[in-house]
Formats: sequence, C-alpha cells, structure tokens
Amino acid sequence: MGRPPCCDKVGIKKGPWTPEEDIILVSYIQEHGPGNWRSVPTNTGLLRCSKSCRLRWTNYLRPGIKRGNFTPHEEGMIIHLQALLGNKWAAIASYLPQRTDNDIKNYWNTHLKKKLKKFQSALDPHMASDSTKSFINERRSLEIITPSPSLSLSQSSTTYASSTENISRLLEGWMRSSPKTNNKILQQNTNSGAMDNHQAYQLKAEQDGGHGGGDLVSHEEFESILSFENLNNAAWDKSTGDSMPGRGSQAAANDDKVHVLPEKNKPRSDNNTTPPLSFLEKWLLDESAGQVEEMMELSPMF
DNA sequence: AAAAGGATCAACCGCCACTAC
DNA sequence: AGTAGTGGCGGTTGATCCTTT
Repeated sequence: MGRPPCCDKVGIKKGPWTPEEDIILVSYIQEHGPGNWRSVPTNTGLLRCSKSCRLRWTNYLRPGIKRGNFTPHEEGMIIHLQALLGNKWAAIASYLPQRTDNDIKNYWNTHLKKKLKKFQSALDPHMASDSTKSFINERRSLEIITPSPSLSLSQSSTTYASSTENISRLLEGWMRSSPKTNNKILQQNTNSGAMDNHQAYQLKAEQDGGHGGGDLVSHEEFESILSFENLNNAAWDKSTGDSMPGRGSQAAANDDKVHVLPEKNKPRSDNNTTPPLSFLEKWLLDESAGQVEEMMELSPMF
C-alpha cells in the first residue's frame, strides 16, 4: 500500500501561481500564521495542494526573502557550505536566511557548478575530476595565514528586496489587470479582517488611480504589514505550537544570530558527516567567507 | 526577422522524518 | 510497536526568457 497523496488530486490546480492566489494566500497567512498547511486550501478556497501553498509561501511570498543577484559573499558561502555539507540546501539556506533553499539550489546548479568546474580545470587540467571539497580545503590552508576581516551577515544585504516588495509589485500589476475581481477580493478581505487597513488603503488607492505612476508601497509600510511581528501577533502560535517551521524562524531571528541552526533545519540524522555547527559557524563567519570571495577574484573567469 | 539552442527559475514529485494516536 | 497524517527536503521538470546564428 502506497502512501496516500497529500491531497485529493482531482480539481487541484497546478502550474504558476496567479497574483490573485498569492493575495489570498498572503492574506490568510497574515491572519492565521503559517503552518497547518493541510487546512489552507480548504479555508481559503484555493484550488491548490497544501504542499503547493507551503512551497509558494516559503519560496516566494514569505517576508525577508532576498531576490536577485547573489553577492560574491553569498556565492562564497554557498560554495563553502556545499563543499562541507553536500547538497543539503536547506542547511545551507539556514546560513543565508534571506535566500531560499530552492534559490540556492537553482543558483548552484545553474551558476556555481559551472564556475567551479571551470576554475578547477584552469587550476590544473588533471584536477578536473577532483572534488570541490579538496579544492576548498586547499584554498583554506592557503588563506588561513591571511585572515579576512570578520563578516557579519547583515552587511551582505544592502540591496535588500523583500517579498513585501514583490507583493507590492504584484498588487500593482494585479490591480491594473483585473479591477473587477480585485474589488471583490478587496471587499472580502476587508470584511473578513484578513486584510489590514493599509492593504485595503493601498488597493483602494491603486484602484482610484491615486498612484498614476505605479509607485510601490513604501518598503517600511509594507514591511510592517507582513512583518514577523504582525505574523506573530496574528496567530503564530496558533499554527502548531511550533515557531515558524523551517527557515521562517530563521528569518525572524535574522538579526545577528542567523547562524544558529534550528533543530528542524539541522541536517538529517543520517548525515553523519556534518561537522559540529559551532565549528562551521566560526569558520564560516570569522574566517572563510572572505576566502572564497578572494578565490573568485583570483580567477578572471569568475 | 525568425529559428534554434541555452539559461533560468518556479513549481512539482516522491521520499523521508517526525509526531500523534 | 505500528500506522496514518503532515511537513520538509532534494531532485527534476517544463515554461519562459535570452542569446546566438
């Protein structure tokens, strides 16, 4: 007997999410907090599987996600962590809380893998088959005598583009495309309290043409709507008694202690090769992040 | 300008781990 | 201890965009 599907496949919508669906999901989570994904499709009327809702939230909609180009520092962290942990994208993502595991995985597969391959072949054609790990270790032994300045993760995020901005953009485009539907949802959400005053105001303003130029909601304003404080206030602990599962709680604790890996994010117990985290933390944050950066600079092809 | 091929990334799938009963 | 339900993870796919010819 196989495992039953996570949801009834009949009538389940697949494929890219529409702005309308995003709004509904965000509104719901804002009110109830993330978690209990099983009930999300039922309670929202979304024709999506619970997994799909969770994925959409964690990979795209949740606050604190940084999108766009990876900085050299981030690249370095990923290369380093991949060499240490292997393809444990969630574990790697916990060290880069503004990035999702999916993003990191995609970036690795589309960019970094090639870069490293090139770099390895350039170093020594015979080395092409050597593992990234040995390469990194070699670099480490070379660089350890020239320690880099300490790095704080916060400094890597000057070009912060949170999902709140994504959503505000989304709202912007959405309002233009289907004002009728939007009016309906606006009313529903406003009535149900799922949308707060600011959101309602924003939608209304857009509809009234008040933002002719298509200005975005100010970052601070929108951030406050979807901030973790709000989510916490809303119903965080209602969900499962958990703090936000997975990387969310990381983002919430994203100030200066991001390198504390939550229990659920720790590599699975079958991965016994993972070095102690304290070691990793120290190494990555104090020492090595800059090393790979330098490595990038060393090679004209990076 | 159009076609072909490559790159990118959002989303899906299947499996595993954890938890409650 | 066994089972079912749920969430989380990593691999993969496929649609779309971009670049090259």
